[in-house]
Amino acid sequence: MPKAGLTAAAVTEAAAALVDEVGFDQLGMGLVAERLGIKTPSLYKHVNGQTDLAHRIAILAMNQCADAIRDAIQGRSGTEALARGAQAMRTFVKDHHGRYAAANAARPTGPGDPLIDALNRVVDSWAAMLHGYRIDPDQQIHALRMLRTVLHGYASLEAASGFQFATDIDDSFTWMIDFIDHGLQETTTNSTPSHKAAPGVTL
Amino acid sequence: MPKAGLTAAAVTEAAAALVDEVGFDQLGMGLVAERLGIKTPSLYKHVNGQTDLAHRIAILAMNQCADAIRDAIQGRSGTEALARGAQAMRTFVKDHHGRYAAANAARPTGPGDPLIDALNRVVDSWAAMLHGYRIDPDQQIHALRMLRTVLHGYASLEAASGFQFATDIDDSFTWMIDFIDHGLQETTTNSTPSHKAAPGVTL
DNA sequence: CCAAGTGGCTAATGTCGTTAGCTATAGACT
DNA sequence: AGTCTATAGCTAACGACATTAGCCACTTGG
Repeated sequence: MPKAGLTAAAVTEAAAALVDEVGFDQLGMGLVAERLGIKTPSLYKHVNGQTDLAHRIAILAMNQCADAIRDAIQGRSGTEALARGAQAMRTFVKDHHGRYAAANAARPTGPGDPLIDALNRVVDSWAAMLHGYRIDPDQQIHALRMLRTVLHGYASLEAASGFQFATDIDDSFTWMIDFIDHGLQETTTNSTPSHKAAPGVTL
Repeated sequence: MPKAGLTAAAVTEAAAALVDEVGFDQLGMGLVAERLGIKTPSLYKHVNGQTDLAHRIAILAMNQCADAIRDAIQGRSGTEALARGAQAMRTFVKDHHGRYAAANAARPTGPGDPLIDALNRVVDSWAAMLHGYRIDPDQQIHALRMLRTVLHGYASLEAASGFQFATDIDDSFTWMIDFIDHGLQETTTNSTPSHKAAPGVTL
């Protein structure tokens, strides 16, 4: 394949950087092309239109997010893993709200879509954060969904600058994670201690 | 004012019904006009463009959401208010995911924007759900933000059909609300019993 | 019955995503 | 080296859509 020029990955990263600056709703082929120093139609040699580009940004974002959490909880477990993983996800979203918005807007195109793998990687990261809490297997899925809900909810609100006038958002976040940590330790007082990771596909 | 025809409110409600069906991202002046039996440019006699229309949908949605919660928790308090209010919000979002998406996308245009009042009504509804839990005043803002985070997060995920293959979402939701209820009752074991509602403006 | 204001329409404009077709250059092959 | 082929990028053109300008008709108030 001659003509080094650009690649789909390079276009995607440029577009991701763009939406992190101007917001996902401002994504436009013209802006991306301008940033790459080429004309708009040339983008179509690398990407199948704006929808495809947004889809690629979403995959990139979810993989990066999963990486960030994985790195943050390396070797830790329980309370510490929860706190560090939650913070990692939060800072990732704060620094890359455009990517994250793209990921939220994206829908898998069908089975085999790499987006599904990326999403599952994130879910696995969350599941890993729940390791160390000896949660009743029947309740693991609920705990996982709660974790997802809380992390997504907070990130989403913060990305949309939903907490407008507040200065002590950090305090609220750590308070909330503490709250969940305490609750999860209570939950442990139940039945069998077998704690296996929740399967990625079940969400 | 002659010519009964249409009003801004009627256009807004038609558009809100539309986005609930086709999704907020599919909102277009053409579709709204078609639904009202008029041509596209005629909409501009009632609404200042698509942005304004989306903004009006957001205000409508937040007011309706606040109404739904208020009706659900009438006279209740504590655990019961939390459970009923949360369910009310959830079903509202499930039935009106388009409106809700519009509300999330909307940004207040400035001070005096009716959208701010509508948002504050919702926050007040959430604050009302926390009445009856004797929460340390210093922690009220954190608890309120957590509640907001959880409800928004869940609603947002469900609206975007984020919980794809799961059939037991209802169980997870009630489990989560139970989890929070228990945690809030623990939190009560602290200091002074004075519990005033959090002010609406502080978010 | 007349005057005025307003809702709706058609026509036109600008923006933006997308497609079609051309050109030049970078690598492959002899 | 010389030629052939594939392709990255470009210009031109199209289509969808939001928006604006200007016109007409009907409804209301006197």
